[in-house]
Amino acid sequence: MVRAPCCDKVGLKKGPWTSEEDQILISYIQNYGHGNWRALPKQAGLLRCGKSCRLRWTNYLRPDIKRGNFSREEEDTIIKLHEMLGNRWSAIAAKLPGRTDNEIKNVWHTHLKKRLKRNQTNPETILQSTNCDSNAQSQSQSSNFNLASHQGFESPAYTSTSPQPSSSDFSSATDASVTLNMEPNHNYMMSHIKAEDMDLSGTFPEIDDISLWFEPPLPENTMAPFDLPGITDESQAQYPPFNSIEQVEPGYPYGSIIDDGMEFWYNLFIGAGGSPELSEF
DNA sequence: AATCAAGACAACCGCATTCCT
DNA sequence: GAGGAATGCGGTTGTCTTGAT
Repeated sequence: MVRAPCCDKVGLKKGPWTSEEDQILISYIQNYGHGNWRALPKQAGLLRCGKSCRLRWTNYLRPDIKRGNFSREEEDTIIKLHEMLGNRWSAIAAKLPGRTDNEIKNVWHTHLKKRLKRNQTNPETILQSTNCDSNAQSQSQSSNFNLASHQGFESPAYTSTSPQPSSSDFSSATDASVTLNMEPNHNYMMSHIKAEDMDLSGTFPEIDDISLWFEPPLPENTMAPFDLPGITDESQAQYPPFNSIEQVEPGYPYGSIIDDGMEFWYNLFIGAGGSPELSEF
């Protein structure tokens, strides 16, 4: 099948938008909406392709966009979400009201990657201000956790649509969202999990309600009495000595493991009836 | 003051997915 | 169900700004 070009590019303008173009686009959308992006520029009198108009609107002109620098809390939220979701910028943006996927992606590449790298190379500098920092440390360090070499871990199982990652992929955490699935014999397998499969809607705190993620760590290897819906006592007994488990959403708890003094978090997939089960994503 | 490099961010491109007929 | 259009998404690039020399 031959893909038609997204728009007739002959005579269409590219590059930065002018304030005049912005005004035209804003006033048109305010008056008529944006039902059809492809037809919009022609009807609005813009020499742009619909795709460009949509991007300009969604990333810059939308009235609900929050401009300005990211707060420390927002940055920590992005780090945490990236840990869980990988490079699913739109999913991350959905949890940060007023921020766009493009903006978050840029912040990640320009600020947060460096911050994590800095934290990894100089861990003493991390625990200076808040619990957020301490959590960011554990999150960033968990990116370098070598699961394959960890006792009891087997090689990751990937779907046919998921590219087999190189060893560096485990340390880059660019697609770090993994599920730690349990078998009764304590062989653990990871598999990729798609954000949409997790149905994360409404599961994350607002920016000002972030304490869930940044509680102080529990004492090392304390097996708490996990009172989690969907997990039976029997299945709990099959778990490794998680430091703690937190229920973000029914059926999708997160467990932390203390390893060599560092804390690592994993998604725990719980099957029907409360039994851990292997699954292909 | 001029030049260069690096950083930051807006915008583009192409593929994937969804929608519609 | 097939084909094509529309839209969404993530990676990448281009451009502008800022700081160092």
